[in-house]
Amino acid sequence: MMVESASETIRTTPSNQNGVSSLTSQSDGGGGREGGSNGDTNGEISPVDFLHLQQQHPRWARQFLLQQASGLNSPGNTEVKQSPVQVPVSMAMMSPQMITPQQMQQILSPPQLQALLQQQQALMLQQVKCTRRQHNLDLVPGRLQLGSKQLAFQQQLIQMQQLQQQHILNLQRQGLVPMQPTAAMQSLQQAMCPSDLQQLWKEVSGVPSSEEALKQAEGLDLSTNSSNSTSAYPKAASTHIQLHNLPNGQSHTPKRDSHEEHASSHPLYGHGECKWPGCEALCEDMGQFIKHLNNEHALDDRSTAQCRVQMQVVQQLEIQLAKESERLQAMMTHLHMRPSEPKPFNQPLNLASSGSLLKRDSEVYPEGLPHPPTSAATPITPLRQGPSVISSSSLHSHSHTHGVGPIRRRNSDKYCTPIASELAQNCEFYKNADVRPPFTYASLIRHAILESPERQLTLNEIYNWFTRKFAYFRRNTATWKNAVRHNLSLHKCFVRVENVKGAVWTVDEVEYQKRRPPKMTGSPTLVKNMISGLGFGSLNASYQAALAERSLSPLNRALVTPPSAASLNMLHVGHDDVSSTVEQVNSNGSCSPTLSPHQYSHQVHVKEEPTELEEDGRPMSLLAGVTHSLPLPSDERDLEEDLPTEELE
DNA sequence: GCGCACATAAACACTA
DNA sequence: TTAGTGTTTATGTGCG
Repeated sequence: MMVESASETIRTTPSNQNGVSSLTSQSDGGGGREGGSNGDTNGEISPVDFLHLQQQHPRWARQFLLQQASGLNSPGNTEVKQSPVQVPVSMAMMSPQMITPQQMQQILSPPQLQALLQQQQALMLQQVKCTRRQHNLDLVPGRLQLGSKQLAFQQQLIQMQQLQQQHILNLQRQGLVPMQPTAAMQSLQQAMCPSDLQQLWKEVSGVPSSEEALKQAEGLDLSTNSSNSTSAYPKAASTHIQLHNLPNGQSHTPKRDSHEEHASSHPLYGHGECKWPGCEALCEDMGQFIKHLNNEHALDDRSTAQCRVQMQVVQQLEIQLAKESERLQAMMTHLHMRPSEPKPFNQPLNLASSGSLLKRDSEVYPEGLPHPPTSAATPITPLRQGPSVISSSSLHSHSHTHGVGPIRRRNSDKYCTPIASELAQNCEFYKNADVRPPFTYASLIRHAILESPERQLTLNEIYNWFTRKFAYFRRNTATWKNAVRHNLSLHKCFVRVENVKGAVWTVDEVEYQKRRPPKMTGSPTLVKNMISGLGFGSLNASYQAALAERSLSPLNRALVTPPSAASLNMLHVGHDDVSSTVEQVNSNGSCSPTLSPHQYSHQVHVKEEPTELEEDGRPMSLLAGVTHSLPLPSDERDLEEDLPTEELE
């Protein structure tokens, strides 16, 4: 089919046999570090030794983990060294089925969280000792290490969880993840290249010798412990879940408690499908799912490896998050430290003091913090939908009309930056964040078509463009695809052309221009709006619509002084995906798109309509001219998109 | 209240 | 038969 599910689920059958050895080294290191840090291994096994031995005896390792986990919950093993920061025992011992990491974050202070995690680690290490005693295993170092790999894995999971939680806490403090920290991570998860994830899962799904190796594994035959395992397994899994919280806050381990597993939805179960990475088994109900979970995703090498990969995913996300945070910081610094920038035009972007949209914004973002897309084209749309603009979950939870389906949001689609600019500047953002692009389907389709080398696309190519460019369109495919088809058929500006290899869609620029409301430029109201604070949120729908889909008009440019150097510079940045056209800035600084609009409509003969076009309101030019603080018009591709050269005068 | 633009949903036909 | 494609209609929303 297509890439539509790329960001949602990595669907790979666990069949290939690629090893995951390359993935283990990292976790090993983490595990060893964690184990040592607790200083709780006195006289026991060093984490490093664990690792070696575990590689030699994976089966033992598994069993070891089972025992370890089972003992973890036993009452006799609560003797844990207290961390410097005391954590309520009830909290520390609370299973994740009872409280989610996010809830923990809310309940506990960061130091407490830290302490709690340390306690868990210490608990685990304590279990190593206990398990040894229980089984009276005269373990040579080599054997003792068998479980260490998974132990290290678990410990690294803890570490990862710590990092995630700390990072989320930081984000919360910054107001970036105000309501749903997990959503931010989920969004970031999408940020990871689907192919990377796919590859990772491919590598893992066929963990070498997952079952075969177990059968062939020599050494300890722990089959006698199978009964133990049977009873211990749930505990093991239960313990495991504590250590395996995904960045989005979900837990990756089945809840064995029948009460819980039936009482509430399972994080690994949704829409009748098993959400275990690489698995999309259909399960009619929770019971069936639990059964499936027990059968297919038991604590074995494969599952462990998959967890390990998930951990890699998390790490990647951490890296990505760090990068994005750094970028955000730089952007914030840029926006807030700039001296003597024209307030009236800068303020409204994110800190506007009026307008309903602003109010919404302030509800989402703390004052002073820019919204994810930091151009003037900062999407307004998502802000209406939920607390977090980059939150896919929130977006979904809020973006339903009639209980289902995306929210209707006509006005929010309107926005002041032309599509090319917005896409150019926030290409990565839209690619990764589950944010609906603030443009109409028609404009997006047009953009997709015009961006193509041949200025024509098949329907499927349009689909692909949507999914490639926007994380948002990697879900709810039926809805937006239907909308795309609907728009293609509905709007005259989209011309279907029978090609050798099928039908392709082209853009009739004339029709596209025709469909727009005329006479916007020069409107006193508009100018007033623009000048009086650039109130994006206060602009009425028509203006916003016009702003969103029109580009700079000559008249508007005439209203504006020559664009600042900064804004002019912006004209040439961020055209990674809209590079098919090039804008030229003439010597006096005015933007003069020298490219013929035929570039955008070569397939269809375009009849120039200077009158109509020159009347278009192009407030962005105004913005471009006066707001040198805003990373605005890199755009101006729309400028030429919508603006035939000859209309300059 | 009306018209417009838009989004969404759905039915239907056609075709590979 | 099915999925994809394309058309059309209906409905709701937000705005001027």
